[in-house]
Amino acid sequence: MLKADPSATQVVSVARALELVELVVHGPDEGLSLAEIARTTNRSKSAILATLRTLVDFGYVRSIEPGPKYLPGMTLIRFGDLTAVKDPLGAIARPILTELSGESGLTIRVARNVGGFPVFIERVDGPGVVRFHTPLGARELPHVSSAGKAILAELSDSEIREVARECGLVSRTKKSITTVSELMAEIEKVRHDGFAIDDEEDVQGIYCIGAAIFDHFGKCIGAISATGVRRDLTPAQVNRLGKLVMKYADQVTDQLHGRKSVRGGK
Amino acid sequence: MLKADPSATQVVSVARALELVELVVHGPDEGLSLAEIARTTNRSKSAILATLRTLVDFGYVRSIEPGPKYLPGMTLIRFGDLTAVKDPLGAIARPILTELSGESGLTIRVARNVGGFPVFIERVDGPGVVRFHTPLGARELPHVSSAGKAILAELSDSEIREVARECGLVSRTKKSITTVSELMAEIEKVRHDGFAIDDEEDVQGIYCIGAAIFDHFGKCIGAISATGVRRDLTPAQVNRLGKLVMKYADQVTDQLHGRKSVRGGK
DNA sequence: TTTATCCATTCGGTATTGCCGAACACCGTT
DNA sequence: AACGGTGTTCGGCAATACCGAATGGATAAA
Repeated sequence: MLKADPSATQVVSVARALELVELVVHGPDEGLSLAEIARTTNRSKSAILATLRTLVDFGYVRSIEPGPKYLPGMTLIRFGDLTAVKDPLGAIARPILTELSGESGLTIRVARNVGGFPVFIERVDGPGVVRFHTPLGARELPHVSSAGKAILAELSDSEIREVARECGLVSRTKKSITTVSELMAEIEKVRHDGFAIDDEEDVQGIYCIGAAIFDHFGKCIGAISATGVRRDLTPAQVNRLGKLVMKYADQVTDQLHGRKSVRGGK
Repeated sequence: MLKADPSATQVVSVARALELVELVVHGPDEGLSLAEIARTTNRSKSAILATLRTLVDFGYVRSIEPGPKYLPGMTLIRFGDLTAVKDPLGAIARPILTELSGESGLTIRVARNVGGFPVFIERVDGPGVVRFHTPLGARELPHVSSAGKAILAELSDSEIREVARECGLVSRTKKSITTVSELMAEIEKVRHDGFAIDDEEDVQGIYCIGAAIFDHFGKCIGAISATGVRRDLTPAQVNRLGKLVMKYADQVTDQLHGRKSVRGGK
């Protein structure tokens, strides 16, 4: 299945430039100076300066005087937004996420199924004061996220084992699932309930509830998930919220002219 | 003020790579093929392939089989989100935008003041069914947007003329302001009211209402704007909405420990 | 004041490397 | 079977990205 060596970067200078972007994006809020960047990358200041100038030209990086210090640029916001808007799943899901967020008061996200891993592409924050990091665009761990479990539940058991092997079932909190047998039991529960739960398995104090989304082939193309703080949650609400999230996930599936899969269960 | 020639790109191969990203981002939803990209850029397929491989490695572009076709990648979403989240203005504004969106039912955005031009960095969609393009990260026209007018109103008259000269006061609809004298009269009204209106001046059928945000120096660092469809708007609502948007803008200013400027009016 | 140390920036020279074009394999259609 | 259209590989040349030294400025220490 794997075609060629995946990490065979071809254009070295472009790769180095993109590493700079990564550095700046993850850098401190005040920005990075040229010397700092040159030092951490072990490259000459002149080379870094030339690359930064190009990145600034294209808006990937912006420089602020005096200093100058370098910060992430507006083009990143622009292209990120364009990418999310162009995605048909995101376009369909957005108003539905807004509605679910309003009804539940929680932060709602929609993830795309990328090889069994959830990648969140869109988010609608709830009206609450509490905020937490719910990043977009990153490949999340499938076994400690509700969206991940919802997606896994639609795979065959052998595929689940493959994904589990790939991510290593690393532990994130005391409650994280770390063995295949535990995972299989959990998935069986998800298949029965129709929705998945992450009960502080990724981040302490945070829970998520997720449900799968399907295309017109009945293939699971992603999931919706709702995120909240654990202390606000009573056991009675779990089932209510689960049904609610499932209802809205089904709405997305409908809008995509999709249909829920009759699970093969190979 | 302008330091050096702005469009002096330094690293050609990086620039070419970023042009590729731009091409893919603005490309069709089904994606672009290698041959198509090579044709439209007048470059060899081999060079394009090498660059695309690098971009795919870093997630700026993703390739889907069969074809393969090339589409915008998840890293764009990830970095765009990170950039917006890191921005202190965006971080402060987000929950307030959510609240205002809930109270008004409109789409709310917050823009940063970039040299007199508004650049929107964050958006919260309203619960309505109607959707429209409210892009993020792009430098918008100041004279046909409410956020732009709200920002302009905090500049000196000579600075406004400078910005007007820079953007050329291009017309977008029949109602667009196209002369400096019209603009000055409009700005004077904004200064009196405390909020700005875009009444179908940018897009037919769409109106916006905006109000400025200040830092602790009293400098205008951006603006909030609410967007809706014109037909839903009664004249009585304009004033009510204006006051509402202004109230929430002031909340953002407060959270930033800012204070409204005593306008110099040079 | 002088000295020192950091910084960003400019500029040539060198060798790294990105690019082209030809050739290939692989479909579909004609 | 021959064609036009893909995506892909590879070798060789020239473009060019890189480094390092040198400059000027800014700030801090002596």
